[in-house]
Amino acid sequence: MGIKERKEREREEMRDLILHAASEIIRTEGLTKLSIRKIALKIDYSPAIIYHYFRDKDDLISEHMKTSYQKIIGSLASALVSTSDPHQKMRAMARNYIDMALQMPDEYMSIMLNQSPQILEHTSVLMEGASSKRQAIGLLSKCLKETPSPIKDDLLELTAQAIWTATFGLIIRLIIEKDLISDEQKEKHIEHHLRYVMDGVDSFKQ
Amino acid sequence: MGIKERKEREREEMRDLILHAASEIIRTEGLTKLSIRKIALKIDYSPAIIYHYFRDKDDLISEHMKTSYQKIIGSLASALVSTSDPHQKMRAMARNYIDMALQMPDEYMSIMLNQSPQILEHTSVLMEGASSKRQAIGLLSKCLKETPSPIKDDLLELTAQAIWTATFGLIIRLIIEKDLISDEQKEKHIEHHLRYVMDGVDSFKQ
DNA sequence: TTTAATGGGTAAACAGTGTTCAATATAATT
DNA sequence: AATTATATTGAACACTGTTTACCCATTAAA
Repeated sequence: MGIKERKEREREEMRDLILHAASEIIRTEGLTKLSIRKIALKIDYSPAIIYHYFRDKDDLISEHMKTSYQKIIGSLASALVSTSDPHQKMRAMARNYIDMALQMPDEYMSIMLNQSPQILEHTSVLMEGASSKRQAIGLLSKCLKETPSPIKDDLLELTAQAIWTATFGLIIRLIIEKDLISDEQKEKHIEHHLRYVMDGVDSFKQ
Repeated sequence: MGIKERKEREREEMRDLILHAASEIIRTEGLTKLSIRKIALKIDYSPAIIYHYFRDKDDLISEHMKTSYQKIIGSLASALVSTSDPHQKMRAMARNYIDMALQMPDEYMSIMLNQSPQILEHTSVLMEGASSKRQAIGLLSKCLKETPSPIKDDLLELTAQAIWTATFGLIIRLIIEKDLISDEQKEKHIEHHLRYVMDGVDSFKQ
């Protein structure tokens, strides 16, 4: 049955068409200016059709954010091969992550501050039990474990989470206050943060 | 001229009436559910009247946030008298601040994630030069200076800022993921964070 | 005391939003 | 060729923030 497959493919193409138009609007005008009618106008369809491919606007946005999120997570994995020293590896991971987030501030904010269960499923950090989806915490925990003087086992995940939330806080402030601070200051903050947070690990050595 | 004063007083009362209604709606239904028409309905006036007292909805929200912000900052100052030990003082400050933020999650998010210059003037943290308005960083720096083995002077403000952004990150995640984590877990995260961030100070002793 | 002006308050409208639904056109199946 | 399924639409609903012209009561000036 090739027809069913074609139909499915066409359906997927239509979803992509909608998502791509949405992505374009978000990129150029920002998430707040995104509207169903604007998407419809851009793809020369009636607004109603979008509801045949997405449950509602939130569903559409969720779908868009999922792909953006993978870009950010990718920046973590790429740092894993940079060096063999676990401490330096962690530093490189955090550094890559920060840089990537600052390169796509709108998307980062939208994703990481999103409260919808669909997105939280991927972005939650504090939740217990290492879900396979929470890649960031998983990678961080792994690095922490490889550290020469390792963290106590029961504090491993908790510490990874603390490092993550601390870094998250810095990133959000850097984005929000980006017009108030110079590049030089920004660099100072990042470097100090990395040193402060990464070296703070020592206080939990066994 | 008592008439002018009375007029001004009445005007202020009307502003308060509107702000109070708005506050009530935000508290019970959340910021997203706040609408001009809903405020008008609550105070038995027509929606248009609100535009005689506030430029637009953003102006109204800004005004509300200003007072909410003072509540949060107040929670810092109240911790200053709790103990004489600088380290414990800092801990108490952070703890008070976190609890206060979690008691008004919507307000905290709205204020601290706000990008409008009007509000950033009060909430900016990373900006250089200790503006008298950035009370949080000022108080933190002061505590850090009193620490038995003090931080190097040139790193004082930078460290206060790092502690602040780290705490900020934890709070935002706790708010966003509040439906995913139990109170017990929440407590664990806060306690670990305080220990991790506050004791990390040691690595910068002179 | 009459007149003019100030300003609080309102109804109605505008332009926009997300969403639903009955109707229609198109394609697939029988 | 008739029937079924599905893609698509226009129109409507119930909202939103905001503006406009107008009414009316109170104050200031004549």
